[in-house]
Amino acid sequence: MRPAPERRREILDTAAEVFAAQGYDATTVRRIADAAGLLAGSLYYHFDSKESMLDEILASFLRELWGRYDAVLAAGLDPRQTIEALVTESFREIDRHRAAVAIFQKESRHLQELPRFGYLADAQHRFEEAWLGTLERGVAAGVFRADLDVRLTYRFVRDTVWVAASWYRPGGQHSPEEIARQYLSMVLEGIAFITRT
Amino acid sequence: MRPAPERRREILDTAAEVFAAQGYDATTVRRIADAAGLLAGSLYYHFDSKESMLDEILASFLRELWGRYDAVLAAGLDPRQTIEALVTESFREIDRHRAAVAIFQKESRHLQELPRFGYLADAQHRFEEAWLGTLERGVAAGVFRADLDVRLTYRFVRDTVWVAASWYRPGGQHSPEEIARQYLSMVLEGIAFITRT
Amino acid sequence: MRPAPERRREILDTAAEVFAAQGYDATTVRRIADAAGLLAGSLYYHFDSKESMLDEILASFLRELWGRYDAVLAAGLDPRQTIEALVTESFREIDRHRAAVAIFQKESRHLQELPRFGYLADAQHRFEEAWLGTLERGVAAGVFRADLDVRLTYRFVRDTVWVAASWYRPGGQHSPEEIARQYLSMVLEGIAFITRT
Amino acid sequence: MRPAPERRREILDTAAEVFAAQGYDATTVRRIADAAGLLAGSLYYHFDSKESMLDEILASFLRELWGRYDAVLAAGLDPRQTIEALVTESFREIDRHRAAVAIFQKESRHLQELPRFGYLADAQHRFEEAWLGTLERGVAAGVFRADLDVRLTYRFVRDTVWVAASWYRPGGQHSPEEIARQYLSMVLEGIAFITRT
DNA sequence: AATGAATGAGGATTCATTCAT
DNA sequence: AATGAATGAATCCTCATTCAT
Repeated sequence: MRPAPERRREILDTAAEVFAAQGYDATTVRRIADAAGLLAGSLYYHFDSKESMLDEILASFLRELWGRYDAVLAAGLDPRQTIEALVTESFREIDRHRAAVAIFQKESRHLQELPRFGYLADAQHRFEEAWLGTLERGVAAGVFRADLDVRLTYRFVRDTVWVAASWYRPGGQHSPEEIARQYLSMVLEGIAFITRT
Repeated sequence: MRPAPERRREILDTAAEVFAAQGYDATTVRRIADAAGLLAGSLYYHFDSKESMLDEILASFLRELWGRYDAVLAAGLDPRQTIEALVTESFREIDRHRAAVAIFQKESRHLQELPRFGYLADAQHRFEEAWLGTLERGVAAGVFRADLDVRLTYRFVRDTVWVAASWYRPGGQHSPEEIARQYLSMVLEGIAFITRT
Repeated sequence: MRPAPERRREILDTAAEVFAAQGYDATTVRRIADAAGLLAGSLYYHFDSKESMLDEILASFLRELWGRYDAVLAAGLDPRQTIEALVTESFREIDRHRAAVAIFQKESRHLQELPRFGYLADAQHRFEEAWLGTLERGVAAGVFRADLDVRLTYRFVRDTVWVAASWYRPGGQHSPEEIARQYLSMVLEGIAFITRT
Repeated sequence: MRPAPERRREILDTAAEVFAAQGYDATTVRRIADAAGLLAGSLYYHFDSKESMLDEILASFLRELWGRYDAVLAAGLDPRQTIEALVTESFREIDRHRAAVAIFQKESRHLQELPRFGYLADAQHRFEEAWLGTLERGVAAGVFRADLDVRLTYRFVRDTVWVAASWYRPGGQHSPEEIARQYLSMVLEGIAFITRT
């Protein structure tokens, strides 16, 4: 009588994959249905609308992500450790929900206009708070460079991480932790070869 | 009395702006027409289709960009100077054609499937050649770190630059050259504060 | 200041050719304009509308045709001679205005619904009068077979003639008179070989 | 509960009727939908496009027709019997699928240009083979007149038969077989009254 | 006479969604 | 849970027509 939650998840994962590949607007419910092995109309037994599928994908991704982020932020780490932990958690999240991250990345900006997706704007603000705050504390503590525009730095770090969702494939040759390590090394120390004493 | 091409450009710039803001698929021709001050049907006096507007926007952006890139690559600079010049030209391009860059960034992946937009895939390959090649030469020459995955570095630098199109606003407080300088500084030397001797 | 009548004719002939080839509805004014060597909008200097081009083509064809038919019908010929003359005049008309005849043939039926083209229905009635009347007189006079349904015979003869417009090409190997002769021979004597005494 | 194909056929028959009455190009899908009792958009649940409706109408008509023709041609009849049988089958086909025949007659010529309707040209060639071949054998056998241009005769017979679709109404006073008999009598023996010994 | 740019109505088609079964 | 048929609104696009130049 009640919809099986596993089927929901299955369909939702399929939908996320298709949304990520084609873009939300370019995706028809029929394509999702085809990929999930049922007819378009049948999707409506499980979901209210195409939009609510998207909503569920994004909301559950953010819920999980903030779970991790909040744990990091509450751990009392120093700024550099915090940045390292946030980056690592981000790559783990990309590993777990690549499609959702890609959708978030691509569609966030224009979805924010819709009341239903107002929480995407909130998420952006919380991101900014978390990352920018950490960077500022780091600059104050002398562990991050003071000669750079912090906002620019913030965007740099943020984009650096999330854009990876557009090319990352789970099960590739690097684990998320390894990718995180390399990214962090680049971001923190730069790619130029320098003799350090 | 006035030469026609100006109107074309006008409309095309408008279209690019709307595509960048809403996404290509989510943009209706009516919206473009509204923004350009004519009726939807009238667009078809100037253009064959919505798709051919997109085509023209992307193709002319890439044409211009490659003009700049080729000049840089032909200038006989060393690897580090080449990277610096490429990044600077990229930010200048973002400054000139922010919308086109944003569209390229967002829609490239799924447009490549369409035969008409096959040249987008070609462009990716040429990018890779130019950037990756330069990085490899730099590693060989000892100016870039050898302990990083070069492909990862390539994606890092490339994405880091282009994603800027999604938040950059021309006429902001930093000139494209200033942004390029800060970006390069971050990418090359890292954001961590380090005592260098 | 006043439109040159020759240009009108030129355009009208072009239009007739295109209408005949593609069908009236499937023909765009742009195609006519292309074929006539001007821009679509410029047609409206010469004509009120696409429909009025069609009107002029059909009306002038019928005007000319009835001139010939009336002459035949007034000539006091016997039924067989009348049929022969009508057929011959018809093929001459096809020779002169193939396109107009083809259009008349193809579009007549559904154009009749439009008030403006009511005269097409009138023409059909006058045709019927002329041909059917002649056939009936011929049957009464014993020169045409009495064992056939006269209406069927009428349609047979009428169609036989006009359908030729769909394949006839002026300047082919047979003159219109020669084609008329052969058609008449078929219609009157049949295609079966029979020993007549 | 009811098998779907019936609805398809229903709609297709309606469409054929409208196409025949108004011409393919002049027919809007809305008119078909109105006549079939659903909304325009709903047609696309059953058919890909307006064009594919036309395609299906014409293709299935030709399929059936060639079934009958092939049976006749394989029956080993003499030329005169063959012509008689082909004509009779043609009128039966007109009786069964008047609309399809009328469409074929009216639209065939310009549809042939489209790749999708290339089979219409093929059909013309097979017609020519069948009819013209039979006539030539008849001339050689001395049962058809040798003093007429055979190609002209072919067109004469062919058109004479098919044009009937434009005025024929099923359920009229003559059965298709009766019409065939009269037509054959006219075509074979002519309409002129002649004393035969 | 003709052009170039535009209009506006209408056309085919798509697609999210509904609902009886 | 899912299907099959349909809805209706919206979308891209076409095209006859207009009109200032």
